[in-house]
Amino acid sequence: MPDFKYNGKIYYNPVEFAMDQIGGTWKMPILWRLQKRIFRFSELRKDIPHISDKMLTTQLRELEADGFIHRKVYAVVPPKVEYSITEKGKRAVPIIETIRQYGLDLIAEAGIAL
Amino acid sequence: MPDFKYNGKIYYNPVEFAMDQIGGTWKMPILWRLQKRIFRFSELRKDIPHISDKMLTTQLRELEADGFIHRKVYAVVPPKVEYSITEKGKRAVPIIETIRQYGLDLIAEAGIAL
DNA sequence: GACCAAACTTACCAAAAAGTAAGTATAGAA
DNA sequence: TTCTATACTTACTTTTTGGTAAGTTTGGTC
Repeated sequence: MPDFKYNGKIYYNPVEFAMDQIGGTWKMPILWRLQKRIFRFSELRKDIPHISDKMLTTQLRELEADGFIHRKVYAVVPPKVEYSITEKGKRAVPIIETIRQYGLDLIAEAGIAL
Repeated sequence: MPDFKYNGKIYYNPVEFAMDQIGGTWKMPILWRLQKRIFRFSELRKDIPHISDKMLTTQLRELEADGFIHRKVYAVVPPKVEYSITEKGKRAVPIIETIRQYGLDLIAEAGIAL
């Protein structure tokens, strides 16, 4: 597996590429929720603890640009915007579930109380 | 899933915890190699493109501290140090494989030439 | 006596990711 | 006329992560 480029950025391996698309602090929590139903911006903000407006906006925009979610704007005031998962986004869900379960295993193994 | 703490750091969900343990640019490439056989420090450095001495050292130390790998020092000059994977480390391998395969799928989907 | 090897350590720097806080637009409600 | 709601945007700062380059140790070799 040689290096490769995408959108001007160099990647060393497929894992790095995957993590660039769905990694970071907020992308999996967002996809995890949109897998279940459509959310409005403010619903996501309420449902995801600690996330700020700015982080929510930027992560939603990146997920949209990479084709994982769809953004639907209603021309009303105050604004209404709905976010839904795409087919590509749905394919990420089993990966997230795998990592999540592994995380739970590690937590149990480390004896962390929840 | 409430927040929880480990080694003074706060985590919001299991995915974040898992990625803190085996994520970052270098940990999976290292585990990926040690899964196959024992490596000396210099062998890893040669085998993993772009990694620097410093990054290799710090990532190996973190993986050791978290129980994923074992470090065996021979009291010779010049130094000889061997790294091997632990049982805990072996349990990470299927996760890495899953992410890797997903990354390959994304790369194909994006039409990236390798 | 200078040099070499392996596996580091140290000091410093740059880039990326994330966080904080404040501001914006606009229609309708009070 | 002031306030409220929603979905942002902007500016700035902090934290985290990663990178570069040089130095260290020590016994043996040339």
